[in-house]
Amino acid sequence: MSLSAETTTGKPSRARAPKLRSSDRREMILRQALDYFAANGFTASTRDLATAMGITQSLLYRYFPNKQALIEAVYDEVTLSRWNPFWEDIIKDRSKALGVRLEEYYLDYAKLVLRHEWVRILIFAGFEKSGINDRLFKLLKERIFEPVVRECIAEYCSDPEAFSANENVDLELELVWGLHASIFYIGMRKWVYATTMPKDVNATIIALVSSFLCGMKERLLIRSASLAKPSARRRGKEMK
Amino acid sequence: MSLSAETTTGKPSRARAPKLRSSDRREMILRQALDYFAANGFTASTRDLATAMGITQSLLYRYFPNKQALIEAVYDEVTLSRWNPFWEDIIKDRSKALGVRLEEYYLDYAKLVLRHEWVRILIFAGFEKSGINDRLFKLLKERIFEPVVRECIAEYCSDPEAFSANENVDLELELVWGLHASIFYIGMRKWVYATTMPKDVNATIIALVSSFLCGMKERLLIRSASLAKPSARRRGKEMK
DNA sequence: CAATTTCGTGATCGTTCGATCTATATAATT
DNA sequence: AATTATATAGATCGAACGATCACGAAATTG
Repeated sequence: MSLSAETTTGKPSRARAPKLRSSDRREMILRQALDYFAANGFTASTRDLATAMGITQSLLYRYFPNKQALIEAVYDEVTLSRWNPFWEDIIKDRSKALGVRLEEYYLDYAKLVLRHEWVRILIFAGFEKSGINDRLFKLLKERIFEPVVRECIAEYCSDPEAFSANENVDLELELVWGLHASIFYIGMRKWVYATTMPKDVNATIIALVSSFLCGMKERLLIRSASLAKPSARRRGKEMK
Repeated sequence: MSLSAETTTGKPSRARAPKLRSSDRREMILRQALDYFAANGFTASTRDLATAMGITQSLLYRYFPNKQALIEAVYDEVTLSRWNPFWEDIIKDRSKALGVRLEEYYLDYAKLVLRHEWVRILIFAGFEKSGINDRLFKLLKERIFEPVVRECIAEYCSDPEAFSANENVDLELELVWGLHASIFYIGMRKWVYATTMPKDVNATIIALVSSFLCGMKERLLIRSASLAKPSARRRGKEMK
């Protein structure tokens, strides 16, 4: 009848948390804090967080010096451990058609975006501390966006080397930003706005990639052609 | 020598706020709260908010019953008063080329997105209260996205009526979501992530619209063609 | 089994928060 | 100039917050 969780005074009391090895407890706190912060924002209280994971609030401070340190550990966990280092290889693998490679990458990236922690933690972090996402965006730009532009140039330009050497690709990079945004925004519809989602996410991604390639091809063909004609170089170089 | 703002005790005191008509004060609070919440989030304290606008905290509660009411008033101010009812007309105006219309609309929408209140307040609101953006997204879908799809069909399909009547346009709608996302994300880069921006925003918008139309044209031409051939109807209808 | 170390709890401190209340200053009206 | 109405300030309340500490429970060790 009597629960071990109740003291002799009869006050309802939570069951004592089992004793874990220090490293295990830390990992458990980190994992659960990730879910909790993703769901409730970094402004959620440490008391509610501790209650949700069945420990006392003071225990948090044995493993993290303060709340901010816990938040930063959560952020690192999300951005570092969920980044797939093989994405770059997928994009660069010219044994497959460019469209297939991009579909493969973006379908995989979409999986990340459809989990609440990626979208929400990233945005929470951006709001809390501007600049915290700098490293992630550097990674995105160098490992994804710029390789995608290079592959598109290799695919659609008659003289890729000459094009890369002479032409400014700012706007091509922006088209890739746009594709990235289109995928990420699917996650935002779900995890920020709680509004309608595509009926078929995979089909949507494929359509977005296909549309992106169509636009990129058109741009690069035109620019590439004007590059080939020296008389039109000036216009080609400044084409927007 | 003595400032009227100092009491006889000599304690430094802020200048007393001038007495305003009730409606003026309310409007002033609303406008300044909008800026302050956009910059600091809805979790910012009412004390800091009041200090920033040069009044005492208790004065806020004469004009708004509680903090939540103030937040909702700010949200309504952002979403209702910044929506341009003529956007729909721009999109539907077939006296101009479709590309021109879309450029005009998205260049204007981008102005909104480049102001911090639109991007930040919308996202803050989504985090605070899921469903609060429902009305706005309904507006976006009915007044922008669906009209854009209709105009694209009218532009690129050989038999627009037959196409609209028989074909499912979910994925075409998703391409428009994608274009919207690409523009909105420019604002996110600035106001959420504080990361790099396009060197030339207008040129980027124009490139995004052009790329979108290219992809949409390709899709609709293919689907429209298969619609014309009854033997290929089934494949055309389920094309993704 | 006893000593020691490690882990978890409950009480509590100082601060900050949203919200309320009373008193005073100022503008509008007579 | 007297009166009335109301806009504003300042003090304060109870709750919730992050953080700290001494103590007790449970492993670990010899």
